[in-house]
Amino acid sequence: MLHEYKRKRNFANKGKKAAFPKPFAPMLAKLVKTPFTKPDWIFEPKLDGIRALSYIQNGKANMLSRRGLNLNHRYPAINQELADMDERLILDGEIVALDAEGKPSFQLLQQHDELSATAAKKVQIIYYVFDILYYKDRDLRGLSLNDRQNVLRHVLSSGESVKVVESLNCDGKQAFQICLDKGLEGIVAKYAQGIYEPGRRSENWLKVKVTQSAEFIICGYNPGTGSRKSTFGSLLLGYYDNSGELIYAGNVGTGFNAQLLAKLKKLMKPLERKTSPFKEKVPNGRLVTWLTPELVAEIKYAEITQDKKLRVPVFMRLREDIDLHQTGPTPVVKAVPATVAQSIEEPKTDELIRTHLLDQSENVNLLVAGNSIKITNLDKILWPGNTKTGPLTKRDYLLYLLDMAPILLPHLKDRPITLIRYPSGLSGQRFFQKHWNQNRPSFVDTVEYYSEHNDTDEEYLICNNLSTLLWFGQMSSLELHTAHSRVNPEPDLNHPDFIVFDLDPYVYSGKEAKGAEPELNSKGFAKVKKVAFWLKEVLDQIGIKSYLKTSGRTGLHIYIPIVRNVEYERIRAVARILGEYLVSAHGADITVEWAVSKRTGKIFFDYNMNARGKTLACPYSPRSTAEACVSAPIEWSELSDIYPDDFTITNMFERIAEKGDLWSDILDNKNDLHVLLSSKKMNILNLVPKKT
DNA sequence: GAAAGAT
DNA sequence: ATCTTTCAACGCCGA
DNA sequence: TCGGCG
Ligand SMILES: [Mn+2]
Ligand SMILES: [Mn+2]
Repeated sequence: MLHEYKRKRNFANKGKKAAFPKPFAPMLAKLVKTPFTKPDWIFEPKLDGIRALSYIQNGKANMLSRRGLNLNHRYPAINQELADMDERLILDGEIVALDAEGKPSFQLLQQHDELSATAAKKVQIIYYVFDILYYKDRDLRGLSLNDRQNVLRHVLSSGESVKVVESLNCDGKQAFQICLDKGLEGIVAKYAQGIYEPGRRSENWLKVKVTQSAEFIICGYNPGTGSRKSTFGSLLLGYYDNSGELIYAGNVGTGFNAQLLAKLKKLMKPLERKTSPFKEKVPNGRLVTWLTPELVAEIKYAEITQDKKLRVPVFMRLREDIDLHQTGPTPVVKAVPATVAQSIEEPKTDELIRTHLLDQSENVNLLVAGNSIKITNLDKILWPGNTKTGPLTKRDYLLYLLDMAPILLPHLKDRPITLIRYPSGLSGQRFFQKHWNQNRPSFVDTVEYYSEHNDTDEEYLICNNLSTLLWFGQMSSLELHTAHSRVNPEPDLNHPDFIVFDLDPYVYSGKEAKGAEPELNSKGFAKVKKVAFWLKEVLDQIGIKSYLKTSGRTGLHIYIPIVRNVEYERIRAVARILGEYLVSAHGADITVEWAVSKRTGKIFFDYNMNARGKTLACPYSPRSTAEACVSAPIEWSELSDIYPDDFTITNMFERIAEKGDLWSDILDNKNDLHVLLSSKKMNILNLVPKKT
């Protein structure tokens, strides 16, 4: 709908008085990797359709695509509405088809183009206008975007098929998050003071895409098999580089439905030829049916590989509005403009993540520190919980991780990690995971070291940031087990930060299936408390400060922080001597026996976890118990009064809010084992009877 | 749960 | 597009 | 060296 623009003083006479311009190319946006926030920038949703400039005068409208294709007849309703404005105008916008949910869908737009006039009426096609470049007798291209948008909003209001794009009224990161959630292609950031630069890919317009896509030329196809035997298996893609040479960009074999396969086959038939259009030799070119390079397709892809091929390409659609020489991968601007570096606030991004996790949708894309993390099945039940908590879902778990991250991450930092994954929840299959040899998200740190097991170097996962932590949560890693040594700082992974004691009750409840591990029971836990106090007694005598936590399952973990000047083997030997000493004093209640059958009724004093590559549930890790108990740091003075299921993912955060992290200073209170071993204080251990 | 393969 | 399949640790103990 | 073990 058109309005008379009355506030002449400010804007209407601001543009340059000029004759109605000849058609020009639209201003284009450069691609950047990460969303940003910066004053003086405006953020709009990136709409996925056909870009169109509309030239309106004398009661007629001319809609032209990027390539200059006339779109008037394809979109008659829009054309009519523009013509009815009966004003001299040039508008810039995107023609979009909306699906049932009101989401732009280029697939729908494409289908619409092929439908009969009557059938086409059922699809909602909208022209979203985001810029005005000429009004009455003025050329507005020299005005700032701010001024142009002021004119646009006064002149146009949204009608039936022509609507004005609303800027996203928030910062760039929020805008990007909103687009992720709504399934939009991305955002366009526009500098408010920038002029309109026809035909230029300007720094003043920056697009941030969820995934990248670009146009490529179909240059041949490989034969298909099975259901694809009658059409084709994959398409060979190419593009023209700056010197005009046709470059091979790899093959695309997914993204087609039966209808599209048939249509492409038909379109390709008349273009078939004997010779390759490429100058370069294409690998496995024997079976290829070559084509004269004429068909342009939009291809979505993850990235461009070193050898300039598309990685994970997916066919999106044919693009007849793109010129053959406008093809090829979209160059990515290395960084956002320098001024953006002074970006103001990094405000409450945690709060933003929280709101998205609390959103009722089952799947979301979280934006965490500039990383997009795909989260699925938020309502999947991971732990059955109890009558008080109800079932605990992935949503609950991710919220726990988000809340606990400031406390949890320092305990994970630089430590190789073992994930215990339960993709189908606690009752499903379980497996351990230390590596991720597929394509790893860029935010995940790893360390490479020699694995005796595989007799080669392997890459091990490390959790050094919130993105990684939430990614682990997404993958239903119900337990997080960390190594006792760190990658950083010096010296290395062979020198642990702790001597660890893993106390496991082998006191059976009687309800276990035969051969099963003992379940949590009060007798067993009472006994493990007793043993822990005996151990503390010895450590106190030597003058060693120790840290205590529940394992979260049935036992207790006791850690002695040490200066990193002793290797695992020595540590293990010391731990063993302590264990054997305790057995000599309390043989009825403590055992170091390896055979399970010999442990019955006793506490297994497991010194053997002191080894590189061995991991234990980290502080605050949930465990595979019905109620999602967590490994909870406790004060020695609390031990008499607690039980493992006092601490779960539903209440740990409250406890932290009250007591803080009882283990936060564990790395600041180290014992020097060298000094201790040479002091008389260790004499107590000489009481250990020598084994024969 | 993710990626690759089959139809 | 949808379904199916495969894969996802490791070091020490003691016989 | 290999199955048991956590
Ligand atoms: Mn244990
Ligand atoms: Mn154990």
